[in-house]
Amino acid sequence: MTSRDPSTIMKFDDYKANFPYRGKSLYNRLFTLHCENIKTKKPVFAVNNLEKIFKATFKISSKIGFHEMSLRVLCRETGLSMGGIYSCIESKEMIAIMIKDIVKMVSSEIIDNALMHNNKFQALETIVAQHIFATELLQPWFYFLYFETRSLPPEHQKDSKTIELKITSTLESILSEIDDNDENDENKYRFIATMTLAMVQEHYLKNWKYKNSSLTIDKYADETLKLIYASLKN
Amino acid sequence: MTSRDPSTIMKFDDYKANFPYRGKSLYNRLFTLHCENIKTKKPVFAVNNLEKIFKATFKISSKIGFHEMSLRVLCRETGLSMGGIYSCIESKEMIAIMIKDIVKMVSSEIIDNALMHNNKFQALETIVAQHIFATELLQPWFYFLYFETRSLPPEHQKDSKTIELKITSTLESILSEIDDNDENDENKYRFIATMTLAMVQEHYLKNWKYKNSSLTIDKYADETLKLIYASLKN
DNA sequence: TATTAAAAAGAGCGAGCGCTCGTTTTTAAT
DNA sequence: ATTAAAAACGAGCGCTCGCTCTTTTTAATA
Repeated sequence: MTSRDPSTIMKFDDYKANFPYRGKSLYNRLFTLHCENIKTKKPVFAVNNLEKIFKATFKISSKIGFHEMSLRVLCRETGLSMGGIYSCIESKEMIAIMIKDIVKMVSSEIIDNALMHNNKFQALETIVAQHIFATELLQPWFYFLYFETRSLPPEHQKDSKTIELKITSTLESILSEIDDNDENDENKYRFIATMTLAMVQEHYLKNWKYKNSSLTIDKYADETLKLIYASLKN
Repeated sequence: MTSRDPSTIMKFDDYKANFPYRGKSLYNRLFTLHCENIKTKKPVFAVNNLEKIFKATFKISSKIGFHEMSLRVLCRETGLSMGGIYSCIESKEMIAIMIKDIVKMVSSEIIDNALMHNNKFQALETIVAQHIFATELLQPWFYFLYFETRSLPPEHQKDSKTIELKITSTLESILSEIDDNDENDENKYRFIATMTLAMVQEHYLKNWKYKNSSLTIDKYADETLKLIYASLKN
């Protein structure tokens, strides 16, 4: 391990400022992706209702699970009628698939961002920090996918698992390129890559721990990176 | 950090040999705990059917979730009839509560085992290693509780969260007693304790990664402990 | 203001749910 | 072999589910 310049690491606020999946534009993108299967034709109506539907879905299913969430309860929470909901979505199942697709897009972009760096230290810090930042900004989406992957149709389940696999294998190869400690081997890199993802997931799966904590998100990213470097040193 | 004797750490096979929650005796214990609410009076019948019911529950609900598992499918998988199942359990919900109770008992025992050691290094290694070993031996039980806590009635949900809290707070206090690095503070111990639990959970939540891996369970426990010590050193 | 196309509404459908209970089968002591 | 108690059975109950479809409301344009 030759050098690491901690000043180059991106801060949460910088990432947030340029994050394209926020507010109405996120639901706009969702509408554009699925407009063929959405009966509501005017974007302004569809986008508004999609926002209501997804926010309510996250609220209800984070407490009791997606399958236990009935569409009648979803009607009450969104303020829409059954027909109103069904003119904006294809089926209940499709809500889960749409969430998976957003998570997949965001995750792929993070990997691409990391691999753009020639400096592998920057690549490592990009993939770790941006992953933590993105899962914070889209916490309900990542949380949902983690717990509801099992209720997706098989081909989409596979898709969901591939996301995770791509991140750990990218991490693994970056680690092996960075490290010059002869004691470490492939298994060690795989172990650290796996633990890194586990730490990122810890943050978005149990985010109630961190909501009012003195451990800021920037600090969390930094501590995670420190743990990775400490672990490489043995 | 003064001294650490790695020879004192317990091995998986030793733990397994004395583990009291295995095979028929586990279901016997379950019957004893709940016999008041079980219509089947003769232990030999009840214990046999409980084993079938729980094994089938783990098999089905690990794939599709507990709520999505219908009792008709459970009948097919167990080979029992609806009536046969309902003479051994109170309700579908009670299956989940019984699983939580077992996990609670085992977790409490591990904490007690750890706190029995005056040597705090041994306490740390006991709580980490035994936790990893127990979650391996009862993997379906711990996995189930992690994913299905949300479908428990509120008071039992609380119970489930308390288990996790007790483990991390015990870990935290052990770490603070071990460590003599002035740079570390309470927040650091909390962070490491949290990450330790995340690593234990990684192992039983994604155990398909490790089933046919060269990373044995003893090695996993050892690597986890090494990561903790590396992290304390900064 | 009248027209009309889109959006919202919500009663109703068939399917499948957890669970019960009257009946049949098995068990084991005599 | 008899018998009574226990265990196993499974059709059927009341209910809720995801989803559809006809009707009503909304709002932009002529």
